Amino acid sequence: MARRPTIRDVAREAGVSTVTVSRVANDPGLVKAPTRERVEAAMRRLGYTPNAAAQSMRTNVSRTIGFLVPDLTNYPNAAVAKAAEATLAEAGYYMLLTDSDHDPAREARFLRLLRSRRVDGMILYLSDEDDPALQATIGELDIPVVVLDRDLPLPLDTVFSEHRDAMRRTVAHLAALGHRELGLLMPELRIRPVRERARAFAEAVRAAGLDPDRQVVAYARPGTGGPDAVRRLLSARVRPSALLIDGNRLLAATFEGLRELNLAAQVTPIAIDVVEPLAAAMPEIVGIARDFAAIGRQAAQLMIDRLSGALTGPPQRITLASRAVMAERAGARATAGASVPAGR
Amino acid sequence: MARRPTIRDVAREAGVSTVTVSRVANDPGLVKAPTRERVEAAMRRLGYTPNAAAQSMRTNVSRTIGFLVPDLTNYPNAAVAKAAEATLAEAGYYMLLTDSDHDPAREARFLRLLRSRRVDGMILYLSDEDDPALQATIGELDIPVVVLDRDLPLPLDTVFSEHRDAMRRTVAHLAALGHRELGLLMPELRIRPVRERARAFAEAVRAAGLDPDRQVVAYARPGTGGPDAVRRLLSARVRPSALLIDGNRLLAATFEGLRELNLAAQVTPIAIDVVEPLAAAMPEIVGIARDFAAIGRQAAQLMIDRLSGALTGPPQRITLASRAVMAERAGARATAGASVPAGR
DNA sequence: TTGTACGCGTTATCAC
DNA sequence: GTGATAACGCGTACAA
Repeated sequence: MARRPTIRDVAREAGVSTVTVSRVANDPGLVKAPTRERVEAAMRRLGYTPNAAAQSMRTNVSRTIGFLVPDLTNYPNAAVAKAAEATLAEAGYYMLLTDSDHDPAREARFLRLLRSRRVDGMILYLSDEDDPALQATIGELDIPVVVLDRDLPLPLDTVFSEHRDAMRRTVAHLAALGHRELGLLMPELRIRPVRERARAFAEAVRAAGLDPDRQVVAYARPGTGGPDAVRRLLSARVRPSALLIDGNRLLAATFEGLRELNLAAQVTPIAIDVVEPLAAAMPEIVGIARDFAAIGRQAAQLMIDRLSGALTGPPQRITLASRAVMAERAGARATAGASVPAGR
Repeated sequence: MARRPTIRDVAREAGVSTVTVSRVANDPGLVKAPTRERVEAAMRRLGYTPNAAAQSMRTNVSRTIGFLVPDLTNYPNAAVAKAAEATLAEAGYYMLLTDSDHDPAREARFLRLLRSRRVDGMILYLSDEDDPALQATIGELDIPVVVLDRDLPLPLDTVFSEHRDAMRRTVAHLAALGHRELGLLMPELRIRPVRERARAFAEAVRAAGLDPDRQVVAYARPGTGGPDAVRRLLSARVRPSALLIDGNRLLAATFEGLRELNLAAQVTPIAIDVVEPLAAAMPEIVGIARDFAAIGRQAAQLMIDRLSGALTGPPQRITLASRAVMAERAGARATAGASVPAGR
């Protein structure tokens, strides 16, 4: 592994000073064409690549944005990250993506790491919005931060999703179809989407005139808690005829549970944030959907605007809508007591 | 945004030299306890974080590994990346993850980017193993590279998946169940897994005594080509009674196509590389499975061993097995002419 | 239009 | 056990 060529090697090779090489790389207009061409040829000949570490040290800018997600294999996370990456790349920024595996300790560690990497900004999907240590760490950051769908007591740019309206419409729709007992299954996480949905569920139940005592809410421990929560929910005092389920994994666990307890015919699953492959495979599964790419683009744009100075002033709080797919489809399928439709 | 504290600020604050501060940060054992504690206190007081750019410039080491995937929202990619990240993190390495969106041009761009970032190594999921420009760029890299499941004419460490055995066993199993016409649907990509599977499919067809002229293979253009390919495949001269489908997306497209053409009862879908949420939701879908986490761990370990010097010498070529889930399950479901099982 | 000189924050080296 | 010094590769005043 020979030493990599530096700006000095190129300068020597082209018979110019390092300054001229630097100009060719950064502001070619400042260099006369013949000189420029000589330098460019030398760069190619030597296989020169600017050393980003040295650039970043000199300019205090890394053109890198850190992006923290709780779980890369969770489709919504990946979709948001992917869209953000594309938007950032267009603007000349790179993304440093890390996976906290839902572990606040790893989360804090990554924040420190990203900080020492001198990223220019961070986009954060936190897995616990109540952790004071984490909040303190975030509060100390002196770079732009964009938070995704979390309520933090900090003045930060945030991209929210609107969860309540779609939840209300879905519950109202189910009630109109004759369902009197509903279930709601969510991950046991201290984060805004879960809280918003729980609140909206309770409100919608009341608004629809359903008996609050006959609605069941269960929380699954992250990781392997799904099947457990499903069993609890399906063996409760009241058995719901329709079940709202948050996320692909819990939906899968629900299917297993329904099979296991032989309740497939009695319970209609309604999906929240269920995503492409599964949704296409099972179109009869309806529920609440979000445009993850739009969320990613919005977060990236906010970051770009902060960094470019196009956006100044107080934190922006942007809210993007959710869709109640079920209501849109006129609810032909999810009639009370109906069996879960078959695979096609 | 005040200037960030540097090692010099800490040194002044603690009344020591910068060298001592550096030692406290990197090799605390070299510094006597009282001094060390004074320095650590100063670090905390000032909120000091080492500047990774400066470190990297001085040491020529970034402790960062670049990881290139074609599509982050594709579960296998995400699962491999996640496992690699976890393994690298344990060894003190960070991962810079980028998404090429199946675009060789973006791929080349990212290679240059990662190179200028002076990553210590790269793990690559390429989207086209025949592109000469890309190969040339990779060949010029003077850092360890681990390639994932691609045949490149370059002497690089590679983690392969074994695709052929599982394919052969699956086809043999289907033939034993009475299927005489099979279909194979894959993405139209110039990559090893697709080629291996096509080859093994042809071999297995012959070995099982099936008529090669009555087997159908279709390739879907990346992106939106799925539904098209499904339609082509299902309207072919010969209609297969079982269909092997590569990946979640094509599986979803196949479900749609079967519904659309009203062929659900006549065609049994068999999944290749179908993944958790969907697999759990539809346990009757069987096929070929891989352990993506093992692939990611293996790639990361190879990288770690190269960088630590534990591994030297010629390129390692490691092959990990695939599982033929269907054969394992004794094929109770996928009998010839059977309808696609319902959602539960 | 091009070049000289310096400093960014860190660590390796050598001296004390 | 601790410190002085130089060097990593680059960008930028300033000078020419």
